[in-house]
Amino acid sequence: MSWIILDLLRKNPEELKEHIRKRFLDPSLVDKAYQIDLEWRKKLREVEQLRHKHNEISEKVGRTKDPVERDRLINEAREMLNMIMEKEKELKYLEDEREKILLQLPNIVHESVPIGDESANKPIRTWGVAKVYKEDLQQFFAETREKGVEMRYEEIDWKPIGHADMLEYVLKLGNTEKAAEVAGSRFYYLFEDLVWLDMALLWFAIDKMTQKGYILVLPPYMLREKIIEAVTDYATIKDAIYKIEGEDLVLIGTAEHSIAALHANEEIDEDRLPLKYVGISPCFRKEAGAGNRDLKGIFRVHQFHKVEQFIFSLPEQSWELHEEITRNAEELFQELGLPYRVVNIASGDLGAPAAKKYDIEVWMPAQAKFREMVSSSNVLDWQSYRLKIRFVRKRGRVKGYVHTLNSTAIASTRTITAILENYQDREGVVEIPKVLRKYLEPFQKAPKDYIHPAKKI
RNA sequence: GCCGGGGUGCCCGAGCGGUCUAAGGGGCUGGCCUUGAGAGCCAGUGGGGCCAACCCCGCGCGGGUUCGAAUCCCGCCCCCGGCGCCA
Repeated sequence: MSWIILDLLRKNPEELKEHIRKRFLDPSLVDKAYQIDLEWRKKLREVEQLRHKHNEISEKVGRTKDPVERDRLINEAREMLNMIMEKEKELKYLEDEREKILLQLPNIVHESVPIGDESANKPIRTWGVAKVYKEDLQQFFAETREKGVEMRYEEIDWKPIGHADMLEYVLKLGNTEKAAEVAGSRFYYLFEDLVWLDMALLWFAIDKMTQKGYILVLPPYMLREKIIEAVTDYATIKDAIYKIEGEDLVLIGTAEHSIAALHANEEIDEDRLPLKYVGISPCFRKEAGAGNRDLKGIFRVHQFHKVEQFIFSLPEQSWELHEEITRNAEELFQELGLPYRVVNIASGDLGAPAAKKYDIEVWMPAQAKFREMVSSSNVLDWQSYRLKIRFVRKRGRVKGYVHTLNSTAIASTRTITAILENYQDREGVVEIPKVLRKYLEPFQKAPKDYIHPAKKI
């Protein structure tokens, strides 16, 4: 019953350092953690011995009838109390320091993760036929062939219009300028067909995932700050989280966090695992670290809808399940007909919670780039240790921390940008992926086959 | 938001200042028994000190009073009932 990182810290700190180095973080953190854990254990033993003696005296008081002897014992106990209090103060300090340092440690890095910064991100497979404008072929090859993976493509002799211009000026179904005026940049108004599309994408993902047996959940959109701290790292908190003024609540950046918290402080019998959930929620993100990237359009925004996969599993299941949730997401994009590559994210580009992460990146013909649509991570016991989520084995009632995994199924606005760029023709008409049709069919005013450019007035 | 009741181990439930610091039951796990199942019997079943012995901590969370707190006091969170307010 122990946390992978703490176990490694005590048994093999050098190996733990290797994991930190792979992320290009300072491995001296491990030395600090090791040292303070050692001191803490030593101090704990001291305090416990003193408390033991004190308990013995207190118990004797209860049994002693003679008032003189009784007073003597009470005084003795009282004196000990001062010493204990002092030692406890030292212990508390060490405990806090230890906790602070342990919680700073990022997850270990799986051996299959490429080592390096983001330039080492490794495409591992592709699907579909990318539409590549003739002048963008070099860029396309640089992102496929030259990174060791082949992808089919169709050369086109016209340059598609970028998604931002599509929605704002061609289709005229988005207004980010007005949204910026009243809410700020990275907000948007979407209208009509794009709203239907947003909804249809969510229904599509929910429909597919529930058919695979995932439990549908609509989680809290706000959480206590303590919970957020447990499920993610400082960088994410700082750059991504909106706080509610005057309340101990923050808006979620992803349903991942709410669903992770669903079993906080619980023990789960092993035969209930894996527990597979598919959640739907809005996501609120500050994008504070994004700088000027993707300021136009709706690729990187402060709010969007997302259908999320989340699994609680036994340790021995998690790597297989990581492949499963990645394949699930791939299936969705295959059915949507959006050409993509799967990228094994390099050690230096991993978030602290993830031991391994795949991104699914769709080819965007107007930008001549692959852009992230899905992020699929195996978090091992990094979150469950903090949230105290354990499994119980029948045999011997052995306990351990569950593993958690998460992956996007569909993020609405990003997927819309991918459809706008991949499904437009020369005239600016956007075809709606066939698979979405059944989710639009029930509604009279919803578009069924195409979204047309706004009529010129 | 106000008033009242309440939060005990995987679950139910007793204990309401000290005679093991959690009785008793259920469930679960292991063992014995049995051809097998069942019943029965025995043991284990909160966290930590790397393990054992042993010890410390633990009765929603955090403080306090006391030689000693599940038990008394304060603050917070949550649940139930009633009243109020409201999309």
